[in-house]
Amino acid sequence: MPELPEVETTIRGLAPFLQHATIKEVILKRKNLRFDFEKNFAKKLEGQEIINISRRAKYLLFSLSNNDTLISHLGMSGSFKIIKDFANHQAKKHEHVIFSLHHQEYKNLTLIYTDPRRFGFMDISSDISNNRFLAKLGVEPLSNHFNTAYLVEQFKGRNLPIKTALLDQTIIAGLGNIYVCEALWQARIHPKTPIKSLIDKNNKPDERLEILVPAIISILNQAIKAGGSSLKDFTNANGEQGYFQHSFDVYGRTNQPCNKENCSGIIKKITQSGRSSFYCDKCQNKPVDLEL
DNA sequence: ACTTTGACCTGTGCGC
DNA sequence: TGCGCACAGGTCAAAG
Repeated sequence: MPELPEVETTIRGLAPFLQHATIKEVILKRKNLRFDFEKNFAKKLEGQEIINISRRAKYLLFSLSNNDTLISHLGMSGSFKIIKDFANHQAKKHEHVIFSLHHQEYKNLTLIYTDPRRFGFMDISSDISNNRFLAKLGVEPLSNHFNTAYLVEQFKGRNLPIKTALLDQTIIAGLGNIYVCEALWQARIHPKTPIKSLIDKNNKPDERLEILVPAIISILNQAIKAGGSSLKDFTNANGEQGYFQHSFDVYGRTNQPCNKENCSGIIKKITQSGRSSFYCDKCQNKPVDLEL
């Protein structure tokens, strides 16, 4: 479910409750999510103060007072919620991890991790730069390391459809299916376009790549902004985190008209490397020399 | 080394 | 209404 903006929104929502809270007890309702929890998972966390929480790609990072980091990925369906009155909390299905916290201002808080599909996972690392999940991630799209020169560097000598390349977390860390579809639509690039056709012989980026980079940045920033405004109730009774339902320009809009001004195209849906791609059959130029 | 495919799970919504 | 099937916003590991 969550892509970079949803994870960023989660971090911002949790931060006021978790920063400087102490983990009193961790209860695992099952032995695994996507992977088994490591031995002594709960013990390693109990007694630690959460110094800071931050995001890397789609991972949440909880920095602890002993310099360990609790790393959490939400998979497709994971979410966190904060409960202020756990005594009266009705346990729901798929609540897999319960963190009992003490917070100076809010006193007793409970952080609950819910994940129906259990594609999420958690890991504790003493050295995040060498962590198996984090070490090979590519650039943050909202950092200034992300630019067309970087993409050229990454793309040259390889051949993938642009859609696949943008989903590759070792190239750009944090993009997911929705925002990739949206960004390609904005830049008018067909999702099947081979990346080598976006770079010329002299390693000069095609002008569509020059459009794509700012498109990605602005889409992510808009989504974070929208998420922030839907975040008011992080601790409400249902505790549900309420991922904002944007209206997207292409994602999920099969057979509907293209939203680009003066475009009479229709949104099509295709499958690429097992995932759905949505694109406008008119304004997202069909790659030359490619059977579609 | 690069690219593709399969696997991991449950819930939901659609057609019949 | 019930059933079966396709599909869902992710990523790792194994196979090509």
